[in-house]
Amino acid sequence: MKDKYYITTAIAYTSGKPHIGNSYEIVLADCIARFKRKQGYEVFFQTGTDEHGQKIELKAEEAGVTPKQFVDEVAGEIKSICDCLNVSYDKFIRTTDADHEKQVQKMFKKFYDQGDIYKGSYEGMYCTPCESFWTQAQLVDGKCPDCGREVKPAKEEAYFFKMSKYADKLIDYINTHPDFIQPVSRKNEMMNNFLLPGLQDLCVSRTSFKWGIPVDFDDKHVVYVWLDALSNYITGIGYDVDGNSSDLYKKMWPADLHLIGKDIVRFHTIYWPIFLMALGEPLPKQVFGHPWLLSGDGKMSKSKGNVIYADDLAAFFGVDAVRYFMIHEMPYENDGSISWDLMTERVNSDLANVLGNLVNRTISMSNKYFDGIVEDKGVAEAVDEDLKNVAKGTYAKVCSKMDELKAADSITEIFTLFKRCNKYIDETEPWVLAKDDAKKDRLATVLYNLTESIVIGASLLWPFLPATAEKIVESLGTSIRDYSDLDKFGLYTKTKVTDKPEILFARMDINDVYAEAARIAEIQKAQAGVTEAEDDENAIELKLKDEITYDDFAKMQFAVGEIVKCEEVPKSKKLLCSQVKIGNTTRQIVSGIKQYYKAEEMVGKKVMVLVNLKPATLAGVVSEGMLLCAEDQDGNLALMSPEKNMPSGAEIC
RNA sequence: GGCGAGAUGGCUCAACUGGCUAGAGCAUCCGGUUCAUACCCGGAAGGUUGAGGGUUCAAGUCCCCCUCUCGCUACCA
Repeated sequence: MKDKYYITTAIAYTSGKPHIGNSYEIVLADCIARFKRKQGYEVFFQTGTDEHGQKIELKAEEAGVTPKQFVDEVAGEIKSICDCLNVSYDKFIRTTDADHEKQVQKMFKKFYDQGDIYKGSYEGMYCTPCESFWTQAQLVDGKCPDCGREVKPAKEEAYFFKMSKYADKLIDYINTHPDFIQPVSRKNEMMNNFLLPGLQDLCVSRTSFKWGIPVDFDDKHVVYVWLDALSNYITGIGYDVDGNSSDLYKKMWPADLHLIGKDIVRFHTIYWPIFLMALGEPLPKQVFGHPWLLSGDGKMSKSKGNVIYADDLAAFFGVDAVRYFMIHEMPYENDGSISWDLMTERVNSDLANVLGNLVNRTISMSNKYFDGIVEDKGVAEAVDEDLKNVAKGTYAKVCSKMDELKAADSITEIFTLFKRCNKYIDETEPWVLAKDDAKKDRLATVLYNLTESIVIGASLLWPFLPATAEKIVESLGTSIRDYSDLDKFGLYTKTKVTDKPEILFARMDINDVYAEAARIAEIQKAQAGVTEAEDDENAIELKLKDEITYDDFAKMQFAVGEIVKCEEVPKSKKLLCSQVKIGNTTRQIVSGIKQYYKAEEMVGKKVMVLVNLKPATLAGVVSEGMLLCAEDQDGNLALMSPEKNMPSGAEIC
């Protein structure tokens, strides 16, 4: 009986169209899934969308549609990118699916009933600036263990999951399963930063918005993101809390691989395993936090016009060229980079020159010398042996690389075979053989060996570039070979190849590429212009806090301050310490703005200061107030200055 | 600040527990070839392996220190 293999990707948040960095994961997962299927595994490949949350609720409101209408639209867009990239998922789950929602509610109830989830009812233990709840035991001298400040009553009633209860068990699991977290550097981060210092309880419900799965026994609350989103991996294959799980679930769980981005490793290797422990279900075998594919020329942004979308690239270069690039360029542990130059280089050098030209010249020779009939006449020579050995040995090499999830190395192995084929042509010189009638049979064997090698290579290539692989074998009059036969040579039977070989990958002129990049940049910039005027996916959504009274406001006192001196705070990455003249006094204020302002350029600025804030000590330095800044989505900061020149000490009211 | 990773030819990366003239791809230059998408094949050049010190018969590989980069985390009044 065949082994099963259950692979998942993270589910995409339905707040907007994902760029190429987010499409990498799904393509890598697809390559692995396709490869495993060819190896004979019974594969189940799940992806999907994460559709709840306040952000979506707000966006829908802005768009004047219901949240459901909004996510239907975006989920459709995400699904179409998957389909465009030829992703062979077995299930596309949406967290708004009724069966998912039902099971999440049941999980929540089960956790509550067994005491893993408790209602946050403690007063005076919420640290507002840290946005963290603390238990009595965690407090240090009755204060926030993080910042040492006073903790206050919780503003929002919420349910919490007792993570600490399972922490030891999880630490033990991670230590006894060295392959669980990949790459291993992530394991150290999780251990050192979260598990060993003591795991904090996780907030698993919200009352501040409605667009979520309702807690069925307390309808003020909706289930907060992680419990909802993570459980898709089991609800999608038919898990049932009450023990009536599907056959698919019984067969497929635990997952063999959760493929995720490195930013959410923490949730998949700490919270998710603990939820599973609480359910009494086995833990996934492996979580791989892959690196990012980043734009070569800085951070992608629409206003710069350098956001790269998979479908734009696919429309210009072709789907398989994009898949090839993503897989080839992505290293295992560090971020990879993508640019139009790099993309062009890969297409021309590897796909057009090495692969495309190889197939083309081989088919052309078969047509020219044998009217397209490829047949082994049995005239072997010593020079054939090396080609045959490489062809027969490639499968094993690719297997071992794929087992380590090193898709880039796998595809390189396959191209080593294609390069060997090109060399074989040079070694055997078919055009010379063709001039001598006595060598006709030898020529036939040479072309047979080439064709056979290409069939093997194309079969191996199929998981990565499915459409291209199929085109190749089809043009050779055959089909993708069984993987159990990939270590054999000589299975190709006498066949007629296509009359006219198709150009698999056209060489790209770099100037045409630049023109296309410029065209797309213009479109994006134009869209970004609209974005600012109206509301679009790039618009910042302000999360509204609780309403305050005028009295609340009046408690705060703001004034214009002039920075007379500023220096970096030693031992701190982000802090600048400024001496700020406010009227006839000067006070010291520490601010976390080092990344955006140099100490020298601070001097002389007039800024808005919150003056009656209780002094605090930061990194050992006393701070007596706060410089006010505007902050955008990416964390960029800008100091607030009076729009006309005003004297320092002028009150802002 | 805490923990961790890394710094190798123009570019992207290799080199298991220290061991033969530090490898490969791309780019460059030279040569060969013509079946093919001006392609393919071969060859060459290019590195005092971030700086310095140490251990050893032998170090990119181990130890110390320095510089820089990066990840996670804390802090960001």
